[in-house]
Amino acid sequence: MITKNTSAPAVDATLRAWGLRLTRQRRIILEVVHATDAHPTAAFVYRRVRRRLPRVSLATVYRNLRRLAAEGFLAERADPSGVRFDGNTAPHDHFTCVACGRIYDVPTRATRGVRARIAVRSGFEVLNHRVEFYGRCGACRRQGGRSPVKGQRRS
Amino acid sequence: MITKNTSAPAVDATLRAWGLRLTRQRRIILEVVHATDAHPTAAFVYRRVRRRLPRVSLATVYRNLRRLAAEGFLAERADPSGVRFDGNTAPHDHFTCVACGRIYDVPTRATRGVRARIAVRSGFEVLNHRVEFYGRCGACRRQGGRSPVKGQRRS
DNA sequence: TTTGTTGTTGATAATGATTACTAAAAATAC
DNA sequence: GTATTTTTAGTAATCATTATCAACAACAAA
Ligand SMILES: [Mn+2]
Ligand SMILES: [Mn+2]
Ligand SMILES: [Zn+2]
Ligand SMILES: [Zn+2]
Repeated sequence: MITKNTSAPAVDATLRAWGLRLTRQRRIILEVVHATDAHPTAAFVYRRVRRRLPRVSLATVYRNLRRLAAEGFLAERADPSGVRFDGNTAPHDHFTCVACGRIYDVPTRATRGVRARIAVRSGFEVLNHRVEFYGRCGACRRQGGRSPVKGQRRS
Repeated sequence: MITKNTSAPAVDATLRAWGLRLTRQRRIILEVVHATDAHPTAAFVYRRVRRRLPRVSLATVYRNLRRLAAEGFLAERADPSGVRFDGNTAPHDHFTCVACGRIYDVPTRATRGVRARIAVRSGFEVLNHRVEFYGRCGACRRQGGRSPVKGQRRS
């Protein structure tokens, strides 16, 4: 599934505003992450970027993913399957299928109010929160009752 | 902060029921995790266990943490700071202080109902869910307005 | 208790993911 | 254009975790 491609000029301007140079590799890395909703790993992004830049270095991919995440152009999340990147920087939750390993976006609407409810207790100042659901996606439920897979390949 | 020490005989019985032998190292590893609420890393557990078993191997600590987690004697969680273990196997959420890195338990009461709300949509069968809060704990708020630390040492 | 079987351990090598390093190349400023 | 500054590619190094395996310890049958 492909999401809308980020408009290059707009991204360029924002990158510049943050003092980031516009290198071919940086732009393509960002485009690759924005062009998928698969919550890709660094290795996945590397494979995709190499289609367009066969000589790109894995280190360059890591370097830029980390930096672009730090600057807010994409999101970085760690879960049991490792570190993944998300071009969708709007607030949303996730559903991970324990059978196929796919990670689906879930509108935050369902969990709105969670933060407010916790904020009042214990003197914690809550700046952010994350909700993760685990279960079986529609496709996997239809395909029969196989039990959850243990070793999920990281794509 | 120390939580109640697991009663050795009871644990012994349960371990046996699961076909796990009662080795000195296995029991002490479990005790160490149950004796702290710091959500320790494997390295932290290793250091603690060595106080009582100076010749224990790091591999033994990993092996048993993973197995004890798989059998349900403790919980394993992955987050941006890495893999951590939790002796508290009751359902509960977590608050991570972005200033000091400490992870606090949060009663699930505050987020009850979250799962039910999501279960109805998209054909997902929700088996489990996790809520993570991020912010500043009471201690860190008092200590002044330093901005969140980036590199948190893993204890 | 002795003995036999089988699971577990300690030591260390291997792996996989990520980061550090650095000379060369590219982007930007003048 | 030339000068200045960043970034890159390639690769070595690091870090967390897992695999391997001979020696050992737990358990149970005798
Ligand atoms: Mn997402
Ligand atoms: Mn906990
Ligand atoms: Zn699925
Ligand atoms: Zn704190």
